[in-house]
Amino acid sequence: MSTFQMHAPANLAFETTLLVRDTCLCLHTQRAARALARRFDVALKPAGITSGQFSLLMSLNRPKPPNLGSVAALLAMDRTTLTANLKPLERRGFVDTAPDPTDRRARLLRLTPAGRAVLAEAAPIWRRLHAAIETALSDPKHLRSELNLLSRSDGQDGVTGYAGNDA
Amino acid sequence: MSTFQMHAPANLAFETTLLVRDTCLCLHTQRAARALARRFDVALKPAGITSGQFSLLMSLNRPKPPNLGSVAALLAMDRTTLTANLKPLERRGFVDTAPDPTDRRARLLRLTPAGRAVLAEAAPIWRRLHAAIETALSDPKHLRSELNLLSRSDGQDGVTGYAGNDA
DNA sequence: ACTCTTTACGTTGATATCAACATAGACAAG
DNA sequence: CTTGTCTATGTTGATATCAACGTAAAGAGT
Repeated sequence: MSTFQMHAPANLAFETTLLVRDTCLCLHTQRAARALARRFDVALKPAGITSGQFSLLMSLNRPKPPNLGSVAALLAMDRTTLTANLKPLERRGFVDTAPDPTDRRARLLRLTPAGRAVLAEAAPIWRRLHAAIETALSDPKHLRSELNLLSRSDGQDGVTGYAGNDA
Repeated sequence: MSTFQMHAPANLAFETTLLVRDTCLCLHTQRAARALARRFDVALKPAGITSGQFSLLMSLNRPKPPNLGSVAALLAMDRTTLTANLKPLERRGFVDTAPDPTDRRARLLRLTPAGRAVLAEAAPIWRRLHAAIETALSDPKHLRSELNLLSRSDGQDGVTGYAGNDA
């Protein structure tokens, strides 16, 4: 079979494959992200939320309710992804949305008391697991700073304003 | 939040929120993974594959066809996720599966010539983008070794039974 | 040969992720 | 006020992700 060959076989040097497998930051980061998400998912199961939901709820725990776009930027996540992620949290009564009175296009996201309660339940779980993970690393701070560089490497940014005090 | 707290059950210290946002490795890794995936997705679009498909096809470019489970382990990915990811690649004729003659449970995954061709087309794109990303980092090698630690940290936790409280 | 356990994989249901497209409000220039 | 542009969000379709459950084959012990 395979008598049909239009041009020279575009065969890839096997060394390239090994190079990609050993060095590709996209692959390595995805892999670590999957493993970490799974690990937090399991740990947070008693609290009834996933790792992603934990991060999202945490990012909404601020004095002033943010709009959807700014949260998406903070999480380096597509806006439409955030819309989808909010649905189960709204359905379960952890998050509450209201149109911004000063801009009717915007949708402000607020934690409900139930949302704060589930966060309070999850926080000690996070604390313990995160401490365990950090002890396995040689330099967590350096790792975080490199990951932050990658998150911002989009060129698309404006994420650095963490919003402790409202502006 | 001091004088009156009527039915607010368990409120979370705001410092905890800031701690999570600033230090959580799960959040930071997810964020970097999303940003990197998007960046590679855009770059690889001319080749017609996504970043995840690139990594998967690369991992199949070996002399001996691996079975599904070993590839899932290599990518730190659930087996069912890999099954799903293979579907579009099989449909487009990039990957070919055959039962293992020595173990009828196993399914061996092979790159087709078309799959190798698309990889050969994508490789230079990867090379350019990856080099650009690495120059923005202070220590890519160290970053990779830390990410590998996180990828392998699967398994023994014992974090589930926690009865403490704080906040 | 016959169970029991483990291993390899699939299917289903829920959620996550993003690009492409669409809608509506804000805003500026004329 | 009208037109055009920008901004914030939503909708749809495709893919990605995993847990829970189910099937089939391999292997161990009797």
